[in-house]
This record gives sequence, C-alpha cells and structure tokens, in this order.
Amino acid sequence: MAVHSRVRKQTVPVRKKAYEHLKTAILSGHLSPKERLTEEHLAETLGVSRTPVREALYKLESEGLIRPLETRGFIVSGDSKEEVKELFELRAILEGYALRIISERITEESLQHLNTFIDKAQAALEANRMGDVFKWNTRFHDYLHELVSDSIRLYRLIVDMRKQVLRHRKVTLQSIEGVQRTLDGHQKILLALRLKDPELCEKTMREHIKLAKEDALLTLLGEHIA
Amino acid sequence: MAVHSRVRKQTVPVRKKAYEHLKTAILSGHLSPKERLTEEHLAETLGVSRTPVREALYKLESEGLIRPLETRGFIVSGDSKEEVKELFELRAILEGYALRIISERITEESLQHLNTFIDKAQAALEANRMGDVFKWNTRFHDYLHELVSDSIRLYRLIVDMRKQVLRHRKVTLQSIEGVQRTLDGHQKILLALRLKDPELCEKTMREHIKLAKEDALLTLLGEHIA
DNA sequence: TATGGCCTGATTGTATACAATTCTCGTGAA
DNA sequence: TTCACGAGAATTGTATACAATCAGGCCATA
Repeated sequence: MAVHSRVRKQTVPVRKKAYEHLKTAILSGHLSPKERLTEEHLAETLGVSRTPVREALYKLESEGLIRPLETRGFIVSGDSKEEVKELFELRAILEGYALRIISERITEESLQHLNTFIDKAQAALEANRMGDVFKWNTRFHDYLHELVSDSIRLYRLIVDMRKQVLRHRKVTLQSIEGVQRTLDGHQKILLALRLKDPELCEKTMREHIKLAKEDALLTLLGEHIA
Repeated sequence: MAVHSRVRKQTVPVRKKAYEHLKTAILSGHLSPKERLTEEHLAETLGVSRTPVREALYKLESEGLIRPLETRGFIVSGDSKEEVKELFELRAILEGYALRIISERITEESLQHLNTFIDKAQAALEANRMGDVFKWNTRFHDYLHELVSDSIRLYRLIVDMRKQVLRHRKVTLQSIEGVQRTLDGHQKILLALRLKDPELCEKTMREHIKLAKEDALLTLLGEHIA
C-alpha cells in the first residue's frame, strides 16, 4: 500500500529546468535587461531543443519577468524605478489584505512560530550572520503566506510578486540599519496580529512594505550612480 | 515614409486563435467544468496541430481558467462558491486601489466620458435594451481600467480578473434591480472621483464590487438549485 | 478470490523539419 | 550621397515524428 502511493514526478521535465534556469539567471541579475533572448540561441546554450525553451519563455512572459520585443525575441524586463515602485505598491496592497484575513483566524501556535522567526533573526543580526538574518526573515514572510494558501489566487499573486522582488531585497539587507528596521517591522506586524485588529494589521503591513520599497529604491539609485 | 510604417501582425497566430476559442468556450460556459481536455482531442477538433493547442492550454492555466489534472490533461476550473468569492474580493482590493490612484490624476474630460457612459446605460435600461446596458456598463469599467494602464502589472491583474468574472456578471444583469443597483454604484463612483477623495474612492469601489459579489453568489446558488 | 506482473492504447514531452516572416546588408539607380 | 530593392540570413510559427510515461485491463499464479 504505502509503497506504491505517491511516487510521481521522478522525471523533471526539461521545460521546467529551462524555466528555472532562466528565472534564476534573471533574478540573480546574471542576465541583463539589455540582452535579447532568442529561442534558438537559448536552446543551444541549454543543450535542449526549442520546444521546452519556448514554453519556458512564455511562462516567464506571463509572470512579467520578460517581455516580447516589438520585433522578435524577448528581453528581460528592466527594473526601472517606476516598475519597482509599482511592484512594491502591489505587494503592499495584497499583503496588507492578506494580513487582514490572517488576523481573523490566526492561532496561538502560529503566533509562537512567528515570534521564533523574529528572535532567530535578531540573534543572527547581533552575531553578524547576515545570511541567517536573511533566511529567518524569509521564513517569517513565507510562513505568513502559508496562512493564506487556501486563498489560491491571492496566494499565487503574493508569491509571484515576492519572487520578483527578491533581487532588490538581497541588496537591501546589506545595510545594517535596513535590517534592523525590517526586524522592527516584523515585531509590529506580530503585535498587530496579537491584538487581532484587522484594520491595524492591514495598515502595519502596508507601512512595512512601504519601507522596503524605499530601501529598494535607494539601492536602485545607488546602482545607477555606481 | 508613412507607407511602410507599422503594418505588422497581419497574420493572426493559430495559437492565439486556439486560445481565444477555448477561452470563449470556457467563459460562455460552453465547456463544462467536468470535461477533460487533452491536447490531441482539442487539436483535432480545432483542426490544428498539438503545438499551438498546448501553448494555448499553458496560457489558460497561467490565468487560472483551467487546471492540470493530477493524472493527465486539464480540466476547466470550477466556479465553486469559494472561488467566486475570492475572485470578487481580489477585484475589490485591486480596483479599489486603482480608483484611488485614478482620483489623484483624473481630468475633467475623463469625468465627462464616464458620465456619458452612465447616462447611456441609464437610457438603455429605461428603454429595456439590456444588451446596451451591459455594453455601456462594460465601457464604464474598461474606461476606468484604461486610466491605470500605465501601471502595467496592476492593469494586467485587473483585466485578467475582470475577464474571469464576466460569466457571472452576464447572468447578474438579468435582474432589473441588480442592474439599477449597478448603475447607482457607478454614480457613486463618479461622485467620489469628482470629489477627488482617494479614501472615499477606494471605499466606494470596494462596496460596489461587494454588491456585485453578492449578486454573483445569488446567481450561483440559483443555478445549483435549478 | 486476491495479488502482482505485463501488455496495450492513450497521452504527453521533446526533438526536428519545414514554411513563413522579418532583418540585414550590399548593390545599383537616381 | 541616398534611397529602393532584393538575396540571403536569422528567427519564429506550426506540423510531425518518435520516445517516455501512465491508466487500465487481462491473465497467470498463489
């Protein structure tokens, strides 16, 4: 019984690999927003045929990571100031709403978990282990997201946006003050949840993400200067 | 000069035709949420090869109109009560936010346009031309959406959601009171815009869509009984 | 009768072939 | 020089071929 149960998906489709590969390359900035992407060339690079590549490209397009060139091929979506702003503003709206929902149903156990994540991040910060800080902060948000995973559309939207924002976030966390501010924000979120105040939750989350937005924009500006 | 300028896209890709065809079939309810969709069969039906069909299917999946079956093939996403609720709640959030943005930049000319749409819809209603009512109400929303079309992501999300909601809306509009309520809602939205009050705009739009949600849920319930 | 293995048809995943379209660039005419 | 034009390269769109995978049934065996 237990043996044959769920042993599917042992073969990872090439299309998925191509997709992951490209996405990583884009999010890590390894693929610049100025390069033109053509099916043939990518296929050759990845050592596969055009079919899976083209499917990966369409998926990336639907996620807004690349956009079709007027002529042919695709180009990595630039992170212009305007686009980054919009991304964060949408996140603020969606995650604010999500936190409102969460506040209406969160359990004591979940609150404990969230608290743990904050503590670990704080400890890591004091020990100057920035990688760990990043890890626990990510856990904090991921855990929140899980709590709305039954609202499928909302969940998908949030996860999508968050992925696209990560490239900025990584840089943001390099500034100590930024990190501490993030942690303070998480504390406030936790407090709002404890109070079970939907209005306050939505407001707090919006402010938290607004701060992240400003950090990201500063970073972006810095890169332009550098 | 002018002759050779922009004369592209004279050939509509088969993939796009397949996509439109399937989407129409789904949204019109012509394709029931219980039918299994396989590439081969669809390709045969549409008289094309599997390649464009499969690309259309993936696109529909990314939009949430169909979902992959655990085994093979796809199935039309059912409109369970929960899903419809979520759809409308997301719309309320996103369009509420959009109206807030709009209120900060709308021109007198745009206000006039919106006013015209409402008047035409009202006139159509009084003449009992329901098709026209539907048309002008759609124009009203489309026009609003256009006003945020420079916020690309927001715009895309809103348009996507709205498309998926249309199948419920059409039924909603069959009830006279529902139609009048919709028109009243549009009036309120217009008023909030005239006052240029972002807070009020967001609130008004949320309430407008909340009403639409309740109508849609009633309709859904009715169908289950019938 | 129940269990497990194996075959077969159905379906998908990937590669490849070919046609259609667009781009590039050089050549010749004005 | 400048422009129009066409040949050939580059790229995409669609069809098709073939391999891999899976569902479901059939049969042998315990």
